[in-house]
Amino acid sequence: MDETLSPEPDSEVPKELRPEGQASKRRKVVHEKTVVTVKIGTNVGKLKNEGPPSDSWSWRKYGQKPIKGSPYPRGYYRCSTSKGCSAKKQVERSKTDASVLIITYTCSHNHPGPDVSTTNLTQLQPGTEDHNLPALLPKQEEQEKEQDHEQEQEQDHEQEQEQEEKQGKLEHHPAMKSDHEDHFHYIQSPIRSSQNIMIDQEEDPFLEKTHVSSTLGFLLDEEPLSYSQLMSFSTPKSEENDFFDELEELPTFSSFPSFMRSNLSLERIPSVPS
DNA sequence: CGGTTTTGACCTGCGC
DNA sequence: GCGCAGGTCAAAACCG
Repeated sequence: MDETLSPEPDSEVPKELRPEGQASKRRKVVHEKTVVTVKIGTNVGKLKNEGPPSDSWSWRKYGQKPIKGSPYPRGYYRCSTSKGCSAKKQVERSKTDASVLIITYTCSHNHPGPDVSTTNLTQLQPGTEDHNLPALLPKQEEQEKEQDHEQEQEQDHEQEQEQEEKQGKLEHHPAMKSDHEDHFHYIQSPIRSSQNIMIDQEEDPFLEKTHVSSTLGFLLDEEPLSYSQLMSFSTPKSEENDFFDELEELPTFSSFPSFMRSNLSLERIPSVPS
C-alpha cells in the first residue's frame, strides 16, 4: 500500500536524519482518502461538551492549520492506538456551511480496534476489499436496527441539498458517480436514518488494488461499544469535539442526545480525484 | 507520571 | 525562481 511511500512519518527518526524533511512527503500521493461530511444541527452548538465520545480508537492531534478560504482551521489527527498505525484524519468545517463538518480519513488502521468485537470483524461486507483492514467494518446491522426507526425525512431533504451542492462542486457525472460508488465501501444506509452520512472513499486510481479502503464507521453514540466497532476505521467524534470546541464550540455528533443527533447528518461526499 | 493538546516553525509541493 | 498554502514535527503546557 503505502509502505513504499513510507507513510509512517512517525518512524521516530529525527528529522535531521530524514533527508526528505518532515513535511508532506506525499502531498501529491494520496492513498486512500475518505471524506465524510457531517452535518450538525444548529442547536448542537449548545451542547458542545455533551460527553466523551465512546471512541475505541485513540486519536492524537498533531497539528492544526488555518485553511485559506475557510474561516475555520483544519485539525490533523493521527491514530495513537497503535504506534505503527498510519491512520490519520483531518477535521475541518465547511466554509460554506458552518454546520457541516468535513472529515477526511487517510490511510487505514493496521491494527484491530481496542474493543472491536471479533464478531463484527467477521461481518465484513463481502465484496469489499476491507479484508485488508482487520478492524474495519462496523456493525451496520445493529445500527440499522437501532436507527432504522429514526426519522430521516427532514434530513433527507437536507441531504439532497447537500449532495447536490457537493456533487455540483465536484462535477459529478452520472457515469463517474456510478463508477465512483463502485469504489466506495460506505455504510451509509444504516446511518442515514438519524443522520445524513456521506462517506466518500477516494483513492488513487493507481492504488486501486492496494487501497485499504477504510470503511468508515460512524455512529452516533448510541453505545460505546457499537461506536467503537463502527469506528473501526475512523473515529471523528471526540476529536471533533475538541477541534470544534476550540474553533467555535461546535460539538461533535458523538455524544449528542437523540434529539440532537437528529440534527446531525453525516454525508458521504464523493470527491472525485480529478 | 503518562498521554494528549497546543502552537510555532519547518519543509515540500504547486502555481504563477 | 518565488511565493503561497498545506501538512508535519517537536517542545512545552496541560490534564487525568
